[in-house]
Order: sequence, then structure tokens, then C-alpha cells
Amino acid sequence: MLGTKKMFSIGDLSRRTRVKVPTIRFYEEKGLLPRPDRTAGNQRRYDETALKRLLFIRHCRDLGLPLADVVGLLSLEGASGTDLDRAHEIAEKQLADLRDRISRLQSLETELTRISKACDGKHDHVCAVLHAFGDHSECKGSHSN
Amino acid sequence: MLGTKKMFSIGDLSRRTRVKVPTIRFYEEKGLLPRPDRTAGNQRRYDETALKRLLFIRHCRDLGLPLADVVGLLSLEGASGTDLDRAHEIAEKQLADLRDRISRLQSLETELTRISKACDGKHDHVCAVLHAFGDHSECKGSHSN
DNA sequence: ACTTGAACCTCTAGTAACTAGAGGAATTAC
DNA sequence: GTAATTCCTCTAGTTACTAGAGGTTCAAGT
Ligand SMILES: [Zn+2]
Ligand SMILES: [Zn+2]
Ligand SMILES: [Zn+2]
Ligand SMILES: [Zn+2]
Repeated sequence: MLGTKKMFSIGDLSRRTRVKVPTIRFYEEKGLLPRPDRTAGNQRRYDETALKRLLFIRHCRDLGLPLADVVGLLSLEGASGTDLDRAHEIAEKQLADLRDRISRLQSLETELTRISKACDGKHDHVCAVLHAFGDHSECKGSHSN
Repeated sequence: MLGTKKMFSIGDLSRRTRVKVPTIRFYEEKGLLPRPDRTAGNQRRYDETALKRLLFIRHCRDLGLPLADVVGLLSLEGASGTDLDRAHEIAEKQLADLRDRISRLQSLETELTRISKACDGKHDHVCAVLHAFGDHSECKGSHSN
């Protein structure tokens, strides 16, 4: 039993991680996953390490991290001391980003709610919703960018 | 003074709408703006109608509408009767979409807040933040997709 | 009229993070 | 042995722009 690790095909890995097959190849190309061993027929075969790494990536993505930050976190594997502060930075940045996006979407929600309710639905001549889409003067906030 | 409308260069239009010059060309290519008249030297010259149309597009984009929906709204210019219901549909859809995104971002915020606070910052050996990024088992919700 | 500098032109390629499809080879199950 | 499934590479498409190269036109000043 020496050297006989469990090996997975790309499809196995996909099922276990719910990451689609082309996405796994994409991650390899982008350097997030190391190039795996191949069979004699050139098909990829992965081990447990790759599985764990892909699960890590998947979870980070689910948390909304951009791939660049996932790369940053992956590079901290085995790090110690102040190098690990980088993980905190990434988390804080993502959190700040998230809060910013939420508050922006909330002001959009305010505006769209108003716009949606602007029209009585009697479309004799014009639609107040359509008009409101083009008219910023009734908006409360600036909601640009 | 017959036929002498005020005309704008693409730069003028850009300044008045705060839409960048390459973006204006892009909108033209995508059919959101009609091809304008040109000078003898092939430069674009716009009129008030184009200005208004671009302001409309800009505001819709600021409200988060995808270009496809902006196209849909633009096509309602001059429409009447039940055709205008389409504007309501677009508004409702965008609102639903927005609310969905907000609630998703909010659950991400919950998880990231927890993850951020997981580590005491003493990085003797490991970082709990780094660990938490890879571990879904501590998460409250599913937060996938 | 001439010159200069800003603004304009087209075209290509790059961004983020995949996804889809073509055309063909390998693997697995029966 | 053969058929179904999975795999391979490569290209291109998605969204909504943005950046740059290389060249032309316009507007203002002299
Ligand atoms: Zn209406
Ligand atoms: Zn507005
Ligand atoms: Zn830490
Ligand atoms: Zn999780």
C-alpha cells in the first residue's frame, strides 16, 4: 500500500466540491490549483490535497472574495507571525467593501421603490414609471457610481 | 435661423452627461444611441435629442439596470396603452433582484463579521481568520451562489 | 494663412470569473 | 469489443466598459 493514494478525476473533484469542471481547469490555468498528475492518456488525477485546496477556494468565492484575494490567502498556507496579518487585512477589506455595496444597494432600493409606485397604471398617455427612470430630480440621494 | 440646432461634439456630450467618451461610442455600437451626423472630417455631432437620450441611459444605469433593460425602456418611447406595462415589469424585476442581492450580501456580512473576529491576532502558529475562510461548518447560512 | 495642441477617429485587446461549444481521444461498464 | 460517458484542448462569448496605439481633424492664437 505504499504510494497508493486515492486519486480523483476532474469530474470526481467537481462533484465533491460542486465546482464545475471547466472552472477547475480555469483555476489551474490561473495558478490557483497546481497542475495535477496525468494518466497515461493525459487525463488529470487529483489527490486529497487538491480537494482541500479547491474546497478552500470554493468557500472563499462563496464569501465573495475576488480570486486575487483567494490567491493571497492560499499563499499564506504555512505562514506564521506577522505574515498572517494579511488574512485579517483581506477580511477587513472584504467586509468594508460588502458594507459599502449594501448601503449603495439600499439607496437604490429606496429610489426604485418610489419609481415603481409612481404610476397609477392608467396608461392613457404616459407612464410615470418610465418618466421617473429618466428623471433624477425626484431622487433623494445621488446614487451614482 | 432655420435648421441651425445646437450641436455637440462627443466631448461636450461627455461633459454634460458625465458619461465617458469611449462609453458613448460603445453605446452607439450597441444600438442604444443612434449614429449621429458627422462633420466633413468624420467627427460625431450630437443634438439635444441625443443628449436627453444619453441622460436617460445614464440614470437607468445609475439605478442599476442592465443595458438590455435600458434598451427595453428606450423602445417604449412614444408607446401607449398596455405596452407601457413593460416599464412596470422592468421596475419590479429590478426591485426584486435588488432585494435578493441585498439579503445575500447581508448574510455574507454576517459570516464575514464572525470570521473577522475569530482570531485574537496572536499569530504564534495559526490564524483563525485564515482557517475560518476555508471552513464552512461554522457558517450560519448556506450563502452559496 | 499657418501652426500647434487638444480633441477626435478606428481598431484591438484587456478586465472578472467564468460558461459554452466544437471536434476528438480516453476511460469505464457491460 | 463496443458503446456511453467522461475527458482533452482550443476558441469564443458573457457584461459593461476601459486603455492604448497610431493617425486625423478641429479650434484658437498669431
Ligand atoms: Zn405606468
Ligand atoms: Zn436618480
Ligand atoms: Zn489571525
Ligand atoms: Zn460558509
